[in-house]
Amino acid sequence: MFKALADGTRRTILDELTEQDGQTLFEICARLATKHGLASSRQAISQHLDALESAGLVRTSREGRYKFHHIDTAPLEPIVERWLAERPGR
Amino acid sequence: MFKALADGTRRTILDELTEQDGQTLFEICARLATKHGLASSRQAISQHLDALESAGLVRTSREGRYKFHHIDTAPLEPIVERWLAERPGR
DNA sequence: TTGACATGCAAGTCGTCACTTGCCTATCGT
DNA sequence: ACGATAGGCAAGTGACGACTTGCATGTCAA
Repeated sequence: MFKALADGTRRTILDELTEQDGQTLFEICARLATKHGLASSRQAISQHLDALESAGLVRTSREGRYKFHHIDTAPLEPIVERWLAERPGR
Repeated sequence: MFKALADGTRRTILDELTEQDGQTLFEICARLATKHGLASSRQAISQHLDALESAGLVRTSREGRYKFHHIDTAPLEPIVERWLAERPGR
């Protein structure tokens, strides 16, 4: 999961899904290109989405030929807690 | 910074520094080997510490021939916030 | 001052990762 | 049915990352 976050393009994808959840692969490609200036290929984005899904950060739902991608921030929550648990004031 | 967290050994180092802050390189080496079962060389740990320091997660202080490593969790805090900022109830 | 201790530097190796390339499957509209 | 759209699979390439190896620097105790 930390490895999934290690790539800047994947973090931008999470940004994009935070702004508008449930996008398809092509929608994400288009918005990354226009809004974020990233010129990544469809296959590259697809592989990034696979990585994010394997990490549990993205869940997918199929409807016909469309596959919608939803962000899931649950795996992120233990991150900060992990290294601040034994410190006072938390 | 996310790349610094992508490595499991580095995350274990942060765990160790959370448990006992201000350790030297050799102390970290010893405790990783005994408590966490990691058989990493001194040089490997040293390079991991460099990576963590570059990421701002570790700060160092020198005293004579000893170099103490202190964890700094400040860079971790924006992580979760980044992708939950615009969602309700947060 | 000399040897042991704690750390630093740099080149090289090997595996992994991001990306491409090429082709394939599936679904929808007409 | 046929073309167009949305997505999937897999091999190959180039670069980066983790680790090793070997030596060098700096510090302290005796």
